[in-house]
Amino acid sequence: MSASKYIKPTESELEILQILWAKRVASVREVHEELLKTKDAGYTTTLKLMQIMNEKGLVKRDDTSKTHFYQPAVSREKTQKHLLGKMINTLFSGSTTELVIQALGNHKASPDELEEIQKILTDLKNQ
Amino acid sequence: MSASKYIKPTESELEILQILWAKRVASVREVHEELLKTKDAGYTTTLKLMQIMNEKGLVKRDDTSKTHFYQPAVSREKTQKHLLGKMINTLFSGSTTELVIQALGNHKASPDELEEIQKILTDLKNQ
DNA sequence: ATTCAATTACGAAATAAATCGTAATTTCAG
DNA sequence: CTGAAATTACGATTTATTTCGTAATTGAAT
Repeated sequence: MSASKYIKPTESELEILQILWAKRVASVREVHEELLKTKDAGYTTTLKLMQIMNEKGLVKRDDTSKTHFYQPAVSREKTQKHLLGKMINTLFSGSTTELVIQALGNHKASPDELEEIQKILTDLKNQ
Repeated sequence: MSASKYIKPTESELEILQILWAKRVASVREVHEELLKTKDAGYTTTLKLMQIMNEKGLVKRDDTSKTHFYQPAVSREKTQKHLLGKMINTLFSGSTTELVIQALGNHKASPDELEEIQKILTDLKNQ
Protein backbone atom coordinates (compact mmCIF):
# COMPACT_ATOMS: atom_id res chain seq x y z
CA MET A 1 0.00 0.00 0.00
CA SER A 2 2.07 2.91 -1.24
CA ALA A 3 0.70 6.33 -0.40
CA SER A 4 1.46 7.62 -3.90
CA LYS A 5 2.84 11.05 -3.12
CA TYR A 6 0.82 14.07 -4.08
CA ILE A 7 2.44 16.13 -6.78
CA LYS A 8 1.72 19.81 -6.54
CA PRO A 9 1.17 21.30 -9.98
CA THR A 10 2.92 24.59 -10.62
CA GLU A 11 1.04 27.70 -11.66
CA SER A 12 1.50 27.00 -15.37
CA GLU A 13 0.67 23.36 -14.97
CA LEU A 14 -2.59 24.29 -13.32
CA GLU A 15 -3.54 26.44 -16.28
CA ILE A 16 -3.02 23.46 -18.53
CA LEU A 17 -4.86 21.08 -16.23
CA GLN A 18 -7.79 23.44 -16.19
CA ILE A 19 -8.03 23.19 -19.95
CA LEU A 20 -7.67 19.43 -19.93
CA TRP A 21 -10.30 19.02 -17.24
CA ALA A 22 -12.70 20.96 -19.42
CA LYS A 23 -11.85 19.27 -22.70
CA ARG A 24 -11.22 15.81 -21.26
CA VAL A 25 -8.62 15.20 -23.92
CA ALA A 26 -6.64 17.53 -26.16
CA SER A 27 -3.58 17.86 -28.32
CA VAL A 28 -0.78 20.25 -27.51
CA ARG A 29 -2.02 22.49 -30.29
CA GLU A 30 -5.51 22.67 -28.81
CA VAL A 31 -4.24 23.40 -25.35
CA HIS A 32 -1.89 25.99 -26.72
CA GLU A 33 -4.61 27.80 -28.67
CA GLU A 34 -6.65 27.92 -25.50
CA LEU A 35 -3.75 29.24 -23.46
CA LEU A 36 -3.16 32.02 -25.96
CA LYS A 37 -6.50 33.50 -25.04
CA THR A 38 -5.18 34.49 -21.66
CA LYS A 39 -1.43 34.50 -21.88
CA ASP A 40 1.31 34.68 -24.40
CA ALA A 41 3.88 31.97 -24.80
CA GLY A 42 5.47 29.96 -27.59
CA TYR A 43 4.14 26.66 -28.82
CA THR A 44 7.20 24.72 -27.76
CA THR A 45 6.87 26.12 -24.28
CA THR A 46 3.45 24.58 -23.96
CA LEU A 47 4.71 21.37 -25.49
CA LYS A 48 7.59 21.17 -23.06
CA LEU A 49 5.35 21.82 -20.10
CA MET A 50 3.01 19.06 -21.15
CA GLN A 51 5.89 16.67 -21.64
CA ILE A 52 7.11 17.43 -18.14
CA MET A 53 3.60 16.98 -16.78
CA ASN A 54 3.54 13.59 -18.42
CA GLU A 55 6.79 12.60 -16.74
CA LYS A 56 5.44 13.79 -13.40
CA GLY A 57 2.27 11.80 -13.87
CA LEU A 58 -0.02 14.81 -13.95
CA VAL A 59 -1.31 13.88 -17.39
CA LYS A 60 -1.50 10.76 -19.51
CA ARG A 61 -0.35 10.73 -23.09
CA ASP A 62 -1.63 8.75 -26.02
CA ASP A 63 1.16 8.75 -28.57
CA THR A 64 -0.14 6.15 -30.95
CA SER A 65 -0.62 8.72 -33.67
CA LYS A 66 1.66 11.49 -34.75
CA THR A 67 -0.27 14.08 -32.83
CA HIS A 68 -0.18 13.08 -29.21
CA PHE A 69 -3.29 13.42 -27.12
CA TYR A 70 -3.24 14.29 -23.48
CA GLN A 71 -5.66 13.64 -20.67
CA PRO A 72 -5.60 14.70 -17.04
CA ALA A 73 -4.18 12.01 -14.79
CA VAL A 74 -5.14 13.75 -11.57
CA SER A 75 -8.70 14.52 -10.64
CA ARG A 76 -9.97 18.04 -10.46
CA GLU A 77 -11.61 17.35 -7.11
CA LYS A 78 -8.50 15.96 -5.46
CA THR A 79 -6.44 18.83 -6.73
CA GLN A 80 -8.98 21.34 -5.49
CA LYS A 81 -9.08 19.62 -2.14
CA HIS A 82 -5.31 19.65 -1.72
CA LEU A 83 -4.73 23.21 -2.74
CA LEU A 84 -7.73 24.53 -0.90
CA GLY A 85 -6.57 22.77 2.24
CA LYS A 86 -3.16 24.27 1.86
CA MET A 87 -4.57 27.74 1.38
CA ILE A 88 -6.79 27.39 4.41
CA ASN A 89 -3.74 26.54 6.46
CA THR A 90 -1.32 29.12 5.19
CA LEU A 91 -3.70 31.98 4.69
CA PHE A 92 -6.72 31.49 6.91
CA SER A 93 -5.10 30.10 10.06
CA GLY A 94 -6.68 26.77 9.37
CA SER A 95 -10.22 28.12 9.54
CA THR A 96 -12.51 26.97 6.78
CA THR A 97 -15.14 29.30 8.12
CA GLU A 98 -12.91 32.28 7.71
CA LEU A 99 -12.27 31.32 4.11
CA VAL A 100 -15.95 30.82 3.36
CA ILE A 101 -16.84 34.16 4.84
CA GLN A 102 -14.11 35.89 2.91
CA ALA A 103 -15.22 34.18 -0.28
CA LEU A 104 -18.87 35.04 0.15
CA GLY A 105 -18.01 38.58 1.08
CA ASN A 106 -15.77 39.42 -1.81
CA HIS A 107 -17.34 37.71 -4.75
CA LYS A 108 -21.01 38.14 -5.18
CA ALA A 109 -23.08 35.08 -5.91
CA SER A 110 -26.41 34.93 -7.65
CA PRO A 111 -29.61 34.12 -5.73
CA ASP A 112 -29.57 30.66 -7.25
CA GLU A 113 -26.06 30.08 -6.03
CA LEU A 114 -26.94 31.34 -2.59
CA GLU A 115 -29.80 28.85 -2.52
CA GLU A 116 -27.42 26.09 -3.46
CA ILE A 117 -25.09 27.00 -0.66
CA GLN A 118 -28.04 27.26 1.70
CA LYS A 119 -28.99 23.68 0.90
CA ILE A 120 -25.54 22.40 1.72
CA LEU A 121 -25.53 24.38 4.90
CA THR A 122 -28.90 23.08 5.99
CA ASP A 123 -27.76 19.54 5.33
CA LEU A 124 -24.66 20.05 7.42
CA LYS A 125 -26.66 21.55 10.24
CA ASN A 126 -29.08 18.66 10.30
CA GLN A 127 -26.47 15.98 10.42
CA MET B 1 -2.84 57.89 -9.65
CA SER B 2 -0.52 54.92 -9.82
CA ALA B 3 -2.23 51.59 -9.34
CA SER B 4 0.56 50.36 -7.07
CA LYS B 5 1.09 46.91 -8.49
CA TYR B 6 0.14 43.96 -6.36
CA ILE B 7 3.12 41.90 -5.32
CA LYS B 8 2.42 38.23 -4.99
CA PRO B 9 4.22 36.77 -2.01
CA THR B 10 5.99 33.50 -2.64
CA GLU B 11 5.25 30.40 -0.61
CA SER B 12 8.01 31.11 1.91
CA GLU B 13 7.10 34.74 2.13
CA LEU B 14 3.56 33.80 3.01
CA GLU B 15 4.78 31.68 5.89
CA ILE B 16 6.61 34.68 7.24
CA LEU B 17 3.71 37.04 6.67
CA GLN B 18 1.46 34.67 8.56
CA ILE B 19 3.73 34.95 11.56
CA LEU B 20 3.97 38.71 11.30
CA TRP B 21 0.21 39.10 10.96
CA ALA B 22 -0.17 37.18 14.20
CA LYS B 23 2.60 38.91 16.13
CA ARG B 24 2.13 42.35 14.58
CA VAL B 25 5.84 42.99 14.93
CA ALA B 26 8.79 40.68 15.36
CA SER B 27 12.54 40.36 15.02
CA VAL B 28 14.15 37.96 12.60
CA ARG B 29 15.03 35.74 15.54
CA GLU B 30 11.42 35.57 16.68
CA VAL B 31 10.13 34.80 13.22
CA HIS B 32 12.81 32.22 12.77
CA GLU B 33 12.02 30.43 16.02
CA GLU B 34 8.41 30.27 14.96
CA LEU B 35 9.30 28.93 11.52
CA LEU B 36 11.39 26.18 13.05
CA LYS B 37 8.24 24.69 14.52
CA THR B 38 7.06 23.68 11.10
CA LYS B 39 10.05 23.67 8.85
CA ASP B 40 13.76 23.50 8.98
CA ALA B 41 15.98 26.23 7.62
CA GLY B 42 18.99 28.26 8.66
CA TYR B 43 18.75 31.56 10.44
CA THR B 44 20.37 33.50 7.63
CA THR B 45 17.87 32.05 5.23
CA THR B 46 15.05 33.60 7.19
CA LEU B 47 17.00 36.83 7.50
CA LYS B 48 17.60 37.00 3.78
CA LEU B 49 13.97 36.33 3.00
CA MET B 50 12.86 39.11 5.29
CA GLN B 51 15.37 41.49 3.76
CA ILE B 52 14.03 40.70 0.33
CA MET B 53 10.48 41.14 1.56
CA ASN B 54 11.48 44.54 2.82
CA GLU B 55 12.85 45.50 -0.59
CA LYS B 56 9.66 44.29 -2.23
CA GLY B 57 7.55 46.28 0.18
CA LEU B 58 5.87 43.28 1.74
CA VAL B 59 7.13 44.25 5.19
CA LYS B 60 8.34 47.39 6.90
CA ARG B 61 11.54 47.41 8.88
CA ASP B 62 12.48 49.44 11.91
CA ASP B 63 16.26 49.47 12.04
CA THR B 64 16.81 52.08 14.68
CA SER B 65 18.25 49.54 17.07
CA LYS B 66 20.70 46.79 16.42
CA THR B 67 17.99 44.17 16.25
CA HIS B 68 15.67 45.14 13.44
CA PHE B 69 11.96 44.80 13.88
CA TYR B 70 9.63 43.89 11.10
CA GLN B 71 5.95 44.51 10.52
CA PRO B 72 3.66 43.42 7.72
CA ALA B 73 3.26 46.10 5.06
CA VAL B 74 0.43 44.32 3.27
CA SER B 75 -2.86 43.53 4.90
CA ARG B 76 -3.93 40.01 5.59
CA GLU B 77 -7.36 40.69 4.10
CA LYS B 78 -6.07 42.08 0.82
CA THR B 79 -3.68 39.20 0.46
CA GLN B 80 -6.41 36.70 1.18
CA LYS B 81 -8.66 38.40 -1.31
CA HIS B 82 -6.06 38.36 -4.08
CA LEU B 83 -4.98 34.79 -3.65
CA LEU B 84 -8.46 33.50 -3.10
CA GLY B 85 -9.61 35.26 -6.25
CA LYS B 86 -6.78 33.74 -8.16
CA MET B 87 -7.58 30.28 -6.86
CA ILE B 88 -11.24 30.65 -7.74
CA ASN B 89 -10.23 31.48 -11.27
CA THR B 90 -7.58 28.87 -11.87
CA LEU B 91 -9.11 26.04 -9.92
CA PHE B 92 -12.85 26.57 -9.68
CA SER B 93 -13.63 27.96 -13.14
CA GLY B 94 -14.37 31.30 -11.58
CA SER B 95 -17.17 29.97 -9.43
CA THR B 96 -17.12 31.12 -5.84
CA THR B 97 -20.03 28.85 -5.15
CA GLU B 98 -18.09 25.83 -6.27
CA LEU B 99 -15.27 26.75 -3.95
CA VAL B 100 -17.58 27.30 -1.00
CA ILE B 101 -19.27 23.98 -1.56
CA GLN B 102 -15.96 22.22 -1.84
CA ALA B 103 -14.70 23.91 1.31
CA LEU B 104 -17.79 23.09 3.35
CA GLY B 105 -17.77 19.54 2.09
CA ASN B 106 -14.18 18.69 2.85
CA HIS B 107 -13.50 20.37 6.12
CA LYS B 108 -16.09 19.99 8.78
CA ALA B 109 -17.12 23.06 10.66
CA SER B 110 -18.53 23.23 14.16
CA PRO B 111 -22.19 24.12 14.76
CA ASP B 112 -21.10 27.58 15.88
CA GLU B 113 -19.23 28.09 12.67
CA LEU B 114 -22.13 26.86 10.63
CA GLU B 115 -24.32 29.40 12.41
CA GLU B 116 -21.86 32.13 11.58
CA ILE B 117 -21.91 31.20 7.93
CA GLN B 118 -25.69 31.00 8.07
CA LYS B 119 -25.83 34.59 9.27
CA ILE B 120 -23.72 35.82 6.40
CA LEU B 121 -25.80 33.85 3.97
CA THR B 122 -29.06 35.20 5.32
CA ASP B 123 -27.68 38.72 5.05
CA LEU B 124 -26.68 38.17 1.45
CA LYS B 125 -30.05 36.70 0.59
CA ASN B 126 -31.89 39.64 2.10
CA GLN B 127 -29.93 42.28 0.31
C1' DA C 1 39.15 49.98 25.47
C1' DT C 2 38.62 45.00 24.61
C1' DT C 3 36.18 41.04 23.97
C1' DC C 4 32.20 38.37 23.10
C1' DA C 5 27.75 37.15 21.42
C1' DA C 6 24.28 38.39 18.45
C1' DT C 7 22.94 40.43 14.43
C1' DT C 8 22.98 42.19 9.77
C1' DA C 9 25.07 42.53 5.03
C1' DC C 10 26.53 40.52 1.03
C1' DG C 11 27.29 37.50 -2.46
C1' DA C 12 27.19 33.17 -4.36
C1' DA C 13 25.40 28.62 -5.03
C1' DA C 14 21.65 25.37 -5.43
C1' DT C 15 17.13 24.40 -6.94
C1' DA C 16 12.93 25.02 -9.41
C1' DA C 17 10.18 26.85 -13.12
C1' DA C 18 9.41 28.72 -17.55
C1' DT C 19 10.93 29.78 -22.10
C1' DC C 20 12.46 28.92 -26.61
C1' DG C 21 15.57 27.66 -30.67
C1' DT C 22 16.77 24.04 -33.55
C1' DA C 23 16.89 19.33 -35.11
C1' DA C 24 14.55 15.11 -35.92
C1' DT C 25 10.37 12.70 -36.93
C1' DT C 26 5.92 11.82 -38.86
C1' DT C 27 2.22 12.12 -42.01
C1' DC C 28 -0.02 13.20 -46.06
C1' DA C 29 -0.72 15.25 -50.54
C1' DG C 30 0.95 14.98 -54.99
C1' DC D 1 8.76 8.19 -53.60
C1' DT D 2 9.37 13.20 -52.41
C1' DG D 3 8.56 17.49 -50.35
C1' DA D 4 6.02 20.39 -47.28
C1' DA D 5 3.75 21.14 -43.06
C1' DA D 6 3.05 19.91 -38.55
C1' DT D 7 4.62 17.84 -34.59
C1' DT D 8 7.74 16.06 -31.12
C1' DA D 9 12.42 15.72 -28.91
C1' DC D 10 16.12 17.75 -26.85
C1' DG D 11 19.03 20.79 -24.78
C1' DA D 12 20.19 25.23 -23.37
C1' DT D 13 19.06 29.60 -21.42
C1' DT D 14 16.68 32.63 -18.51
C1' DT D 15 14.30 33.93 -14.53
C1' DA D 16 12.60 33.19 -9.90
C1' DT D 17 13.17 31.29 -5.44
C1' DT D 18 15.50 29.34 -1.68
C1' DT D 19 19.49 28.38 0.78
C1' DC D 20 23.61 29.34 3.26
C1' DG D 21 28.62 30.58 4.22
C1' DT D 22 31.42 34.23 5.60
C1' DA D 23 32.48 38.91 6.75
C1' DA D 24 31.25 43.14 8.88
C1' DT D 25 28.76 45.57 12.38
C1' DT D 26 26.62 46.45 16.72
C1' DG D 27 25.99 46.73 21.57
C1' DA D 28 26.71 45.13 26.08
C1' DA D 29 29.66 43.31 29.69
C1' DT D 30 33.84 43.47 31.88
